Amino acid sequence: MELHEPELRDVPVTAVLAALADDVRLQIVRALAGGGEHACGTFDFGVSKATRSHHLKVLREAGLTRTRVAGTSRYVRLRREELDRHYPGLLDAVLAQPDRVA
Amino acid sequence: MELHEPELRDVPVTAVLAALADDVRLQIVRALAGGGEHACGTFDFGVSKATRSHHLKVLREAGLTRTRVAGTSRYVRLRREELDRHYPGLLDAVLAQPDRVA
DNA sequence: GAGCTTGTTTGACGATTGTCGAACATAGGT
DNA sequence: ACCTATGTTCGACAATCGTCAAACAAGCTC
Repeated sequence: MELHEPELRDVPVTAVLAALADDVRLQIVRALAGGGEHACGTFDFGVSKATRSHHLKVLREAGLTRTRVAGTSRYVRLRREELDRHYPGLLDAVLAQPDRVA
Repeated sequence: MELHEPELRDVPVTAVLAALADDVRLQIVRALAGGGEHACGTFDFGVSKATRSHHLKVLREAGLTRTRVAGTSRYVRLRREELDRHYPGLLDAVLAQPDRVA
C-alpha cells in the first residue's frame, strides 16, 4: 500500500485550509498537536471508523500528517516543523483558538 | 437591508477556514489585503456577478469582511485588525503563500 | 489455519457547495 | 417617469462532501 504524502510545496493553500475546515479533522489535529504519534484507533470523535479513516486520509493528502505503518496499525503524526516552515503561524493561530462547543 | 456581520467571537474557526478555502474567495481576500475599500464591481475573477455576490456574502458572514453601503454600490474591506487580534498569524500565513496557478 | 484486530475501500445516501442565468431591488441620471 | 448601473436573490444544476454499514485486506495470536 502506497501512502500518498505530498510535498507541502505541491499542496494548494486552499487544500490545507479545507482540510482544517472540518470539526472532526480539527479535533484530530488538536490531538496530534500535543506531539508524538497516535495510532488511528485511539481517536474517538463519535464517528464510525470508516469516517475516521476518511478524515485521516484527507489530512494526509493535504500534507498535514505523516503515517507510519506497523503491523496492522498505523501511527499518525503532525508534520509540525514542515507546516511551521511553510505556513508560519498558521497552525498556532488555528490551535490557539479555544475549542468552541456549539 | 440588514447586513449580517457577526462578531468574530461568534464565528467557528472552521467557518473562517472554510471561507478562506476557496480560490475565488482567497483572491478577493488577497486583493483586499492591500488595504482600503473596494467596490464589489471592481473584482473580476472570471465568475458571474451572482457568484461574486455569493462569495462576498460567505466572506462577510464568516466575519472576514465588512461592507459599507453607498448608493447602489457596496464597499468591502478586510477586517484586518480584528482578525489579527483574534487569529494572530493566520492571515499573514495564508497570504504569505505565493499565488499558485495550477 | 481459524479467528481476531486494525484499518481501508466500496457503494450508497443526504446535505452542502460553486456556478450560472434570470428576475428582482434600489439608487442615480437624464 | 424612464433608463441605466450596481448588486442581491431565486431556482436549478452538477459536483463534492461527510457519513455509515458492509465487504475487504493484512497482520497477529492461539
